[in-house]
Amino acid sequence: MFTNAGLQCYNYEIIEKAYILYLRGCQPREKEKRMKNTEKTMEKIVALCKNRGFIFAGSEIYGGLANTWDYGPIGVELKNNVKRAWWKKFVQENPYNVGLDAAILMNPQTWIASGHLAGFSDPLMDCRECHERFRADKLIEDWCATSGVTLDKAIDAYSQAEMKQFVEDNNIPCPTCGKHNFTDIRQFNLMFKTFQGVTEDAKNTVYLRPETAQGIFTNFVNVQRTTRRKLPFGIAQIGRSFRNEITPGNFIFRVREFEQMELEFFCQPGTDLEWFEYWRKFCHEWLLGIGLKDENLRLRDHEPEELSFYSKATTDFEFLFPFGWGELWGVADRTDYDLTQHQNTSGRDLTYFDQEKNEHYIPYVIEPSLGVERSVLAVLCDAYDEELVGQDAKGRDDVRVVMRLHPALAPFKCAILPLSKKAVLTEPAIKLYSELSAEFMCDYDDAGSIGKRYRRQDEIGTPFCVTVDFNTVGTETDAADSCVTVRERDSMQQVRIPISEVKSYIEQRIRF
RNA sequence: GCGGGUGUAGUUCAAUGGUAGAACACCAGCCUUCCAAGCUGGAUACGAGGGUUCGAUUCCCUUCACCCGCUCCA
Repeated sequence: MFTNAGLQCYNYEIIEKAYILYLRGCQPREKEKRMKNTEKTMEKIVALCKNRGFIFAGSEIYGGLANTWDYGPIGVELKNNVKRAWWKKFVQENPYNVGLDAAILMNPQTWIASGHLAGFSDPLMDCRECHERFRADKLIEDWCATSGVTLDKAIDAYSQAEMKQFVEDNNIPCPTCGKHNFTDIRQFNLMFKTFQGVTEDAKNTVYLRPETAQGIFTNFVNVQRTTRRKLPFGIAQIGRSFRNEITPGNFIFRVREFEQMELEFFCQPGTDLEWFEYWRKFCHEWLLGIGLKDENLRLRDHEPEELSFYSKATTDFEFLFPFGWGELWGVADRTDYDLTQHQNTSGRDLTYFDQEKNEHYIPYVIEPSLGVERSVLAVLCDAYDEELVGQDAKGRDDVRVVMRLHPALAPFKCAILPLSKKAVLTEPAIKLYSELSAEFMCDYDDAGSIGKRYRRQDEIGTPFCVTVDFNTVGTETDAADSCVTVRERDSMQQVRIPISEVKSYIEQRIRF
């Protein structure tokens, strides 16, 4: 935007920064006007979700609760369909994997072993001058890197007090404003605490799980023994997790209560990188399979310094949301870290006995972990489409909003629309509705013009509309043809087929 | 949590220190026989709490929610 020749003599960086600052300061409305031509915006998608019953703001009648969202009648269908699609691909059809549903509340020892109690909290300090917030450990590391100082021990080994002391002793300046005036370090634990039993004392503190993975690790031996699985095999789970994120946001992208679809895949050490590749490809296939466009997906390998301390390799699948690229899926090589930790903490033997090699060892783990809400959001964003159909008599744009959802994910597979409200049409229409809804989710709508009803169904992504008209039932002059018109969402094409064939016609077209 | 911004029907926008209007959407009726039609009627809003005032949606304070940043993550 700063390619104008007349501006060449200026420092573009400064100009661009100024413009960004200017945009930041803009009111949402003003900003929206500026971005008027953008087809897809979060505002539009959030509004449609609210309007049509996909997703509502949580606890709305009490003024809301930050970043909680409730799934409405069609939102829950979509969400269930996404989960079902994952389960089908990862459990039902996959020869290696089995399912599990572990409890949300776990013995607190679990979180000591996993490192969540100690490591899942960040030592944060604020600059009193410019109000920026920093992680104390990162602040020290960055300062050491630039000033050439080496620490006498790893930064992780520093206590909070030591870190604070180090910052004070070395008069480390704020990276943003250059001044030195920090608050004390405050610990933010990202786990939700609650109490098991009716009294609130420290002895019965339990935590809402911050990830589903640990329920899989603690059941590794149970599942292996009861299913008589040999390596490699995987345990899949869909369940809720809770994290007290400091900054949630972007609609349902980052929330404090969320669902994960996780697979822990156990394999022989040394074969882990092979399997890592395998699951990376597998996950990619699945994302394309549910209809996400490849151009909106990218894979990003973590740099060595970005990797978690337990991980050998991590790849993120990112999706291009209207607000930018965001992580959808993390595929991580967790090595034998988790099982080793649990073995050490619990004192139980968590090794696997390999008959061929005649030896015991702790398997390596590949973990593809996907957020349900994020997948749903990606599906919604990807499917949202606006078509300029024409203009009305007053010259205003006529925009057709279509959710181009994969038919298998669509909340309703079909809508039954009698052409008129007359009983002669509504009676057979209701009969058809009850027949079809025995097989899949159907909607029924007899209010308004047929075109309007098509538009309503387009907005919620219904792939097929079935219209019952006067030819179906016959008139005084024409005999009944016992056929209905099936209108397809994406092509807007219509076919006339016998009522008796509607069910199989639709069933064939709503599979993956 | 910190800094900045914003709160009026479902949505987009008005007006006002003294009964808050419109458009689209929604519901009902009439009319309509395949892609937002038309006519008639209807329901629905000043985020919440407190203060100033004879009287507050409007001014002040608090709170809640949302948006944009910072830190974190699936």
